[in-house]
Amino acid sequence: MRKAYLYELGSVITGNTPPKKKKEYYMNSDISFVKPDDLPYRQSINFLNNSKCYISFCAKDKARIAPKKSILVTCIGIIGKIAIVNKNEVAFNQQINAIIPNEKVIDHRYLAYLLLFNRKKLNFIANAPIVPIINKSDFSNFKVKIHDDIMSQQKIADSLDLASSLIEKRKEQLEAMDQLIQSVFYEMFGDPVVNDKNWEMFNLSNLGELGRGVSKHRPRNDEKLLGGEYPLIQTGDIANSYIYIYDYKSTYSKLGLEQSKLWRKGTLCITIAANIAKTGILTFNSCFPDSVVGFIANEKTNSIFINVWFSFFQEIIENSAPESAQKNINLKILSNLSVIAPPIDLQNKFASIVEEIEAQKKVMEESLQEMENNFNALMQKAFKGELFPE
DNA sequence: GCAGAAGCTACGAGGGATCA
DNA sequence: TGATCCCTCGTAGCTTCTGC
Repeated sequence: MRKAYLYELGSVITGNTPPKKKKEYYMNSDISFVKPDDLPYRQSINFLNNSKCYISFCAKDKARIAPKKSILVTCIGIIGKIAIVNKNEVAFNQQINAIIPNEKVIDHRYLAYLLLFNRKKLNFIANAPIVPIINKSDFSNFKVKIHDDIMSQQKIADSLDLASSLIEKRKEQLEAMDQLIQSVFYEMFGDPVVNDKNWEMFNLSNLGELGRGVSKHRPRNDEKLLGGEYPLIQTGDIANSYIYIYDYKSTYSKLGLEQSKLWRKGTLCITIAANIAKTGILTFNSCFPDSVVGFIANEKTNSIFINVWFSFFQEIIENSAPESAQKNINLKILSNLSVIAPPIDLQNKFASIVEEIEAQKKVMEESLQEMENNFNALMQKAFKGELFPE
């Protein structure tokens, strides 16, 4: 193995944004215009085909173009998102640097994995007080250790491709399971928006107990309140959950608990500020602030059923929320929501299907984590020269 | 081409109005 | 008078713009 600078492995180009004044640049969907959002962050180098922005051919001379097999690397903001260009050409913005590999020296897939492996080092050199930045010169002079012969590089890239494709498949399966829950709901209860199966309807407040989270003390983030043994969830924890909330980032002390309220495991949490009508079910006893409402189902319904019901209405509720600096809904709006109430046996049957799917998802998520760990271990071996020693 | 400024978004906290 | 509600504000982190 030998050390090499990136500029020795290919041409480095920085990105730009063609001026918006020339609106015609953006009117035709000729060339994908890639932004950092379009690049994957986890253990993947797969370029997302569906970038949301395009420019027309007439902007080509004003844009920076990376041809097929180029490697894109984010160099401002989130550093080290990496992807291989899988189209004939793409344009990319100034937060991204591209390297067009010299295929006589380096295999493009090998280079992409090598940069992924060196993500931590890239982040280290992007040390800046406000926004992390790697400029063109630092990027070009980034030193990496590479295998000398292309054959070894290709063998390593093949092995990592295989491991990476398994990870991608697992992610697709996880996404499919989320869709499956909605499909089962449709199958069993019809379209909840139009209620095409004519189920009896109730206001949400008639289907259980609704109550707002409590955070009486001011300031709310007083250090005395935090750091104890009582879980405290915020709207972000709920927005990031799907059916169940398994995690929390903050805790209340005894003093914190005294000025709040501990909600029981199984409570459905509904966000009412900033994130609107995002839901999740507590898997532990927890406190939450007054930007969250708790719902405890009565004998007419089931929390899991209500949780999935909200997934169909979240966007509708959010769009109807009065907006000032921040969107808000209140208890009254939630209480008056009209909810279908099929027979409880049917709802319970649905809930057990969802629980089964969730259990499978949990197993799959653990296996995904294990796959990612194995992938990292494989990269370590590969780029230390232990996988295919020369 | 670079890097600082400005803008945007997500999230949480502050605090006045209202209610019981 | 304390609790609750909800509108407004502040902050962090990131993205986009723009002037040099």
